[in-house]
Amino acid sequence: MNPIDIIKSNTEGIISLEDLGERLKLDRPLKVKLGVDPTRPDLTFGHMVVFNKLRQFQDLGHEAILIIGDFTTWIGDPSGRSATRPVLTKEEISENARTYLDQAFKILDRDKTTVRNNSEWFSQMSFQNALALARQMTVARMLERDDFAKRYKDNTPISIIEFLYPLVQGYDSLTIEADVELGGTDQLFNMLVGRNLQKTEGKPGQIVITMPLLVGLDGVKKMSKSMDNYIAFNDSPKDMFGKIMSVSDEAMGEYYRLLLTATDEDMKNIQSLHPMEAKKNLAQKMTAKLYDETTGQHEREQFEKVFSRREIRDDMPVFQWSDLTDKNEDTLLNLMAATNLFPSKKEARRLIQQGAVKIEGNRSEDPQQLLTNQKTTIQAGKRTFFKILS
RNA sequence: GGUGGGAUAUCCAAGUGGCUAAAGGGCGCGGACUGUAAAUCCGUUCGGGUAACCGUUCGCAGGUUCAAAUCCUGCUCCCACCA
Repeated sequence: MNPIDIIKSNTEGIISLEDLGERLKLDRPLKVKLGVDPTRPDLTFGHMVVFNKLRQFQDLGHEAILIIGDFTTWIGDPSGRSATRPVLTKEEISENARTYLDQAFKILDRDKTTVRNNSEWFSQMSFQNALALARQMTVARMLERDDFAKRYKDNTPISIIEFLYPLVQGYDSLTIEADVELGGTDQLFNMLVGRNLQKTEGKPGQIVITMPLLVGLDGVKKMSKSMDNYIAFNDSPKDMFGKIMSVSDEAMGEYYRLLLTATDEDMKNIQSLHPMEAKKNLAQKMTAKLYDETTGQHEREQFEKVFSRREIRDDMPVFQWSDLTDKNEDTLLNLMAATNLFPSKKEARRLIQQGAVKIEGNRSEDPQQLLTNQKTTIQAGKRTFFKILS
């Protein structure tokens, strides 16, 4: 594929394609900007969509500039409805930023990535300059933005600082002289502000590339931490594989395209497979992408063992009897509670009473059932297993 | 500055003195079915206890009462409208 087709693939929109063509003709590495706010320590597969695109740029010889929004995070972005998001300390922010980068480099090429903190320029900025920046924007234009318009109409609060955010983000672009900015479709407005700011300053406006938002595990809403429908870079291989398997068939194609940058050609092959087979492949590849081939392979084997053949995982937490109780004989409930594998003792009791617990494959619905000190394997629900050794 | 409205568990949301650990819905969890898909049905969803029962919870702090999420006082925060 030629460069421009690679860049275009799987995007939602490019503003504008003509500009992009022109810029590529300059025959120099382009500065491709991606802004991330280190509000939370984990990256999700939703982030990966954009990182993948950035990686494609790197592979084409361009320079990735990762902007860590440490300054903006420090102020506390009240975006959305929760007006009072807890403000993080500087330590928390830099810690988040650090783990963020560790994860980001699972996708990005570290050698071709420049990391900048936006506190570099914002912490120095005078209020006068900040106001000058604010002059660039009108309330009416802000209200053109869909979510603002909607919230305004619904009497949902909009903080002034939210109005300032697009400008702040745009100023980042201006400062680093971005040629291209990447973001989810929800970032379109903000990125256009950057483009306009650059033009106002007599500079070439950045090309804005929007990526589709990855649908979350519920299959409806976009993947996000606040919806709790996400898969994280840091999920254990077991959870990662399992979560991907629970993705709906409808969403699976999207996952292939956006997470594995599958081409139309690839998609034909994928669609010829049984959906379950295709999904296992997806889960294996994603696990391999974030861990390694062996891990991906191993998880697939474990999955097939547990769910297709109804057997027990090879690897599971192991406890010594003496770690769980002092007695020679104790109840199922007490032993389960002592593993700390369950949120509370009540929860463990509920699982037993609901018929979710099997001892050596035999269901037990009696929390008070007595077990003696010997090797035992216990299964609680579909995905929790542990072993007790005497 | 004025007027009105609001704060309930993970989320939305009922509840205006006892029968309320708190209706209903969502999410989640478990079971059946199955491809840990979708759809459907059933159960469950603060903590401790085998149980009887006990503890903690309805923005915060006090108070009235045999008894409060519900009444009173003060405080904090949020929202809208008018200016």
